[in-house]
Amino acid sequence: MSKSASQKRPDRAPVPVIRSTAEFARYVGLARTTVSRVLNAQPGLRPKTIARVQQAMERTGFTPNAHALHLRGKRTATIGFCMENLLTPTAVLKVAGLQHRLRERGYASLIEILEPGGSRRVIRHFLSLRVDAVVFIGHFVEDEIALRIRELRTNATPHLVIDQIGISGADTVALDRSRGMRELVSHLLTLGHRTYGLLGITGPMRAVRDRLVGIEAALGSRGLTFAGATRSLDSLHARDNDFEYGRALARGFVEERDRPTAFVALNDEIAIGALQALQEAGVRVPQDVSVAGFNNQDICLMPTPRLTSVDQQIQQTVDTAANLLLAQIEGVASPSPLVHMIEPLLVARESTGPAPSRSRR
Amino acid sequence: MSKSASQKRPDRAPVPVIRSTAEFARYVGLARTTVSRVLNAQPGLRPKTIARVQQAMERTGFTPNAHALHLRGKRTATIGFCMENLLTPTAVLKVAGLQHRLRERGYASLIEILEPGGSRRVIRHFLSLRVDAVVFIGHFVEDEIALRIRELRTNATPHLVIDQIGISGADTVALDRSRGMRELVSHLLTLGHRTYGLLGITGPMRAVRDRLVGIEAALGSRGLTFAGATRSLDSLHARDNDFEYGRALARGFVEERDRPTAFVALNDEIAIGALQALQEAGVRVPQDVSVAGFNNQDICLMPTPRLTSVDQQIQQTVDTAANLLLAQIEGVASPSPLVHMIEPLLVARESTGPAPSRSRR
DNA sequence: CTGAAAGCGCTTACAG
DNA sequence: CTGAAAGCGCTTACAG
Repeated sequence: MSKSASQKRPDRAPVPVIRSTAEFARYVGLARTTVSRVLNAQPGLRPKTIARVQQAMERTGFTPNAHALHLRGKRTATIGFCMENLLTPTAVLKVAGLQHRLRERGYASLIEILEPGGSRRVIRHFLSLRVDAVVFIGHFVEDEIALRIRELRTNATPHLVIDQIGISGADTVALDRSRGMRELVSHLLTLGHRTYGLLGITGPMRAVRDRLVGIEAALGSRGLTFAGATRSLDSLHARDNDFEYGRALARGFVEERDRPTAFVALNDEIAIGALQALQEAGVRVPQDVSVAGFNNQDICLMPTPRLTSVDQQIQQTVDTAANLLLAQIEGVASPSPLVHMIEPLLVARESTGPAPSRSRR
Repeated sequence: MSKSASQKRPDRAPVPVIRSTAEFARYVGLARTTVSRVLNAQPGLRPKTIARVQQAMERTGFTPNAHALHLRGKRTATIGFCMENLLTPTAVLKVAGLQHRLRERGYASLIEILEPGGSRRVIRHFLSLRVDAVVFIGHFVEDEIALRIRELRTNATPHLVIDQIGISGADTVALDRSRGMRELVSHLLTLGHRTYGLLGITGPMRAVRDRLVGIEAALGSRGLTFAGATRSLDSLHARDNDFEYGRALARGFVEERDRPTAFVALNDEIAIGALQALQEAGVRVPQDVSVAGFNNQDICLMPTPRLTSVDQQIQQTVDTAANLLLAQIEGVASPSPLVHMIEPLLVARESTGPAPSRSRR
């Protein structure tokens, strides 16, 4: 294949594919040592020699083998990312942001998706490549990741967990979801809402449990109980497409007497689906009911009314993560692992408003 | 740092951080050769010896240095991805899909964002790491990428361009945007629309020009001219957030006499923004005007009415790309570069309907 | 500037 | 099973 590629430009002498400094030195007609000194910009070389080497580099496209350098101990300046998936927009924003910050410092990024049961292989691969650090972004099987963290510690390889709280022994950066829910529900309580429909906030995951804790705390501060003030129909519907899931959940509530006056969703997609279904059923938002999402993605601006949501403060997450990681890599990390909670920001828009007067009750 | 990590588990003997087979062999009390044979699952070893090595691997977390293997000629099984950004959902779907296909075949992924002027550094880094192939996804500065392709060819490194047509000398997979627009406009012509508002379809980029060609072809087949049947207000508004951009563009058209009856947008976000602004101004969709997007992202299902759009057929793009890439890597590639056009799929939904009767004219 | 040598971590072929 | 050796591609210290 290389031959056919060079044959395409018969206007020049054929350029050989060069794969080592030895070959390259022979090609330029210099000693390997000299070539190496030019490549590493060492002093005491004649400008003419430097130019000769550079021109040959240009012509042949020769690049020194990084593996030989890393064997000699040069650090790889590579970070391994373990992602839950690349389909969650907020997770992608986090890798993208972190990658950007690390790239400024000269680091490259290896990105792998971690399937359940597949983390061992991925981490061993990262370790065999001698990455400078490993970052986990997303929510994984807790026991499995805990084992991986142990391995990374045994290997003295810096590591960081983003999003998932509860992995012991690892520096962690995570959104304070409990606090986010508490602030959102407090906002709705202040608007007079006393009954809440929960949309998709179900399951045993820590990230869900934290939210329920936040909701309960907000309700409790006004003398309401979680059981008395909230309702959920999650188990009645399959969660496939979040938008359709939100529609289905909301439709379940529409016909109910004693319909909640406020709906709080797991994420923005579910909230927007619910909002649409409510509007289609003739329920006015926010006059009849209020609807709120979570994550504050761009799509919050799409519906009319625009969606109230809880912002993840991704930039702050990224900055915190980058600083922790660089501190670890540069060896100035704090001795014991720390959990850094990011404070979410409530963004109130037109989809939440005063509770309707209680004519129904 | 390694010390503090192992001190945390005083219940076991401290585990040293082992970085080479030599150290490891000393630790297990075997010869380097023997350890190596166990690691490579060679025959003729006593089960007891194998167990001894494996237990020590488990305990120490030792992983052979991949750089030493690659120095000896083992291929890296790594693909370098050059992305325009990680903020375009369709581009992320493509990397994610391609990564998945390649991972099944044992390849890891290095992902870099290419900033204008920064491609040389990134490609040299990929080459120095001896990646098995390089993939470009997105739209880049044409001359710059053309130079990079030349370098990759000189280096005999397989490479593939996804999305951007017109880079000579490279296998290319791209959506046939011209055809997509032709089909969309034909659909609208059949519905009786004779005047078109173009939303954000401006600029010198090939991807835009192709669309205009497609629009013109569709119009021409019904005896209409591009100049006569289309209007654009793009230059009057800054494109910041696509959703707001769409709103602004649509508002500009609302007050016009001779308002177009159909609107065709650069992407789904702009179309949805436009749709909202039209509805807020009391224009009914699709009774008064039709609106169509491009890309057929999930958000097309969010507005009421749901958005007609042109699907990128991402799965097909990914499959084609994976096959081309693997063929190149395995050396069975066709001798000359090929451009593979992916046929888009028109997805008609409720946002497009029959043109209103021409009472206004 | 050249040239020979050492060593990074690994596998492999060879003699014991 | 052990042990010594060669070689992958590189840099560096050294003598010329």
